[in-house]
Amino acid sequence: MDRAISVKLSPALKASCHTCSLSNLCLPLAVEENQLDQLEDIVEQGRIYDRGDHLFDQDTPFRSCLAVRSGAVKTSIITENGSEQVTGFFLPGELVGLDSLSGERYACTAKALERTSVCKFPIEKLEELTSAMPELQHHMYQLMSREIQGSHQLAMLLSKNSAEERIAALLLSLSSRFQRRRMSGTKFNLPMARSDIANFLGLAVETVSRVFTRFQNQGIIRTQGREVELLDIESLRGVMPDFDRQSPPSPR
Amino acid sequence: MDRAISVKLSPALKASCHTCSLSNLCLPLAVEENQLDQLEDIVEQGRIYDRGDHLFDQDTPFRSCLAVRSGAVKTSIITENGSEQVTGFFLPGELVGLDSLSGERYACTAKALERTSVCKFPIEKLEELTSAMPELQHHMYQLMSREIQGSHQLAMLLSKNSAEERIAALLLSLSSRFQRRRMSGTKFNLPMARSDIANFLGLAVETVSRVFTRFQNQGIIRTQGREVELLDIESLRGVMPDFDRQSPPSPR
DNA sequence: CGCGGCGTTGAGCACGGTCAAGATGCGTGG
DNA sequence: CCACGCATCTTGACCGTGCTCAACGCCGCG
Repeated sequence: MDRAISVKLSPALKASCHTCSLSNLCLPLAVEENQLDQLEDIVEQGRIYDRGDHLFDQDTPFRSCLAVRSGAVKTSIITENGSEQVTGFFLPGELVGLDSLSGERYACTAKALERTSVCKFPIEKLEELTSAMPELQHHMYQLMSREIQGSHQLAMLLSKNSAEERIAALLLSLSSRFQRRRMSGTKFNLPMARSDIANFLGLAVETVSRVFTRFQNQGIIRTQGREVELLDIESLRGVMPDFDRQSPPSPR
Repeated sequence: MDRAISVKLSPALKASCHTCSLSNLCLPLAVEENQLDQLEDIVEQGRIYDRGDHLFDQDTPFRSCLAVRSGAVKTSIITENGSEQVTGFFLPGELVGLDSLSGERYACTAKALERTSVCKFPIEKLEELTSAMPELQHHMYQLMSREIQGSHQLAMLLSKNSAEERIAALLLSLSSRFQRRRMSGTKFNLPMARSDIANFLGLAVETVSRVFTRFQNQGIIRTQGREVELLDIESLRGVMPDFDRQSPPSPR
């Protein structure tokens, strides 16, 4: 089923970490050049997802962690009563699914926010490989640990900071993550809808909207739909009393 | 320095997982009987901490993960401007420090809420061992993944639920965790102060107090200082629209 | 052209934070 | 033993941020 779409897009199913431009962000980061083949051996090239497609669904059997190659992904958990909580946004090079390693089934649903391609790391093979390669195991621990930290930071944001501060923090986080990907850190397109931002930050959509226009009136940012330009990053930092000045190369 | 206090308490510095009553909750859970020696070999018996003592401090060199043997621990992160965010409470058998695996330094401060004893797992040795024992590695992935999930649940609680719902959720979580430890799930002592609860749940102390008395007036719980009795667990669940009916054997 | 998704703006209200004071409990020392 | 002081917890009164509800603008698409 994976091949259905990707036939003409990727004649070879095997991924090539060697030539991948994300190798300094993704798992290969932890692997020596001469061992990269072993990693490539277990990677499966995923298909292309259109905006709105599900990469996987909560409570379905957990098979693989996914690395975003291009595009953007949001993850969310859905409760019995149907309410949704967005738990993260993922950009190219970031690993999705680390929260599902504890069970047989995915702990969340992952949805493509725009046209997105991924690499798949089947979990059994990945565990085998990390057993054999201590550096890779170490890296996995690091990634998961950072995810915990990020989640704690989010909890702090939600419990301690105002609407303005939360949004400033998100903009700064996106900014630095885009920058690390050699894209502009001051002008970019938000991959997610206002409602996703609101949900993620524990706010109402209307509040997000209001804060955006307030920032715009203050000359801190300029927005036009999903296009954002950060005009005054220092002010934005000023809005956020405590935000890791240089957050580590972390996912979320 | 470890020995200073524990001399007469633990003549042997080496821990004995074989006889530990927590072996079905703690790391030994994942280890075959005949391999338990290898785990014991790397465990260090920690000292006894009094209420208020720090087990470790944020930004100090990261050495070990700690398993709580007895007592209770809270972890919190402190920002530059001095504000604190409690990130978790840990009961016997739970592993503290998983959020620090990504760096050279502890990502949070761990403080004993009451008289507490711990086992220490030096991180280098632990990583070596998990490389050699796939089941243990798997278990570590599980623990970390559950910590991520728990943190997401917390984020959801903070962003979507009212004060009453948050407190109900905490009480239910403590209840089930005490129960799993063969203690009463309906009558127990809160190891933490109201201010810790408030901080953890993103509320003001006054609000926590008010909700406690409101619950008491409704006959749902009975409290007297830190002593709590859950009189009507079903109502408590009713307060919480969506709370994992049976949450997995998870930390925090 | 009309419809639906998405974003913005406005008006009113409520939950929970803040400030302030009092109650309770506990450890320390006289 | 009580007296004192400090920390913790409770209760009350007030107020502000952000949620709710409602309407409207905008844009893409059938």
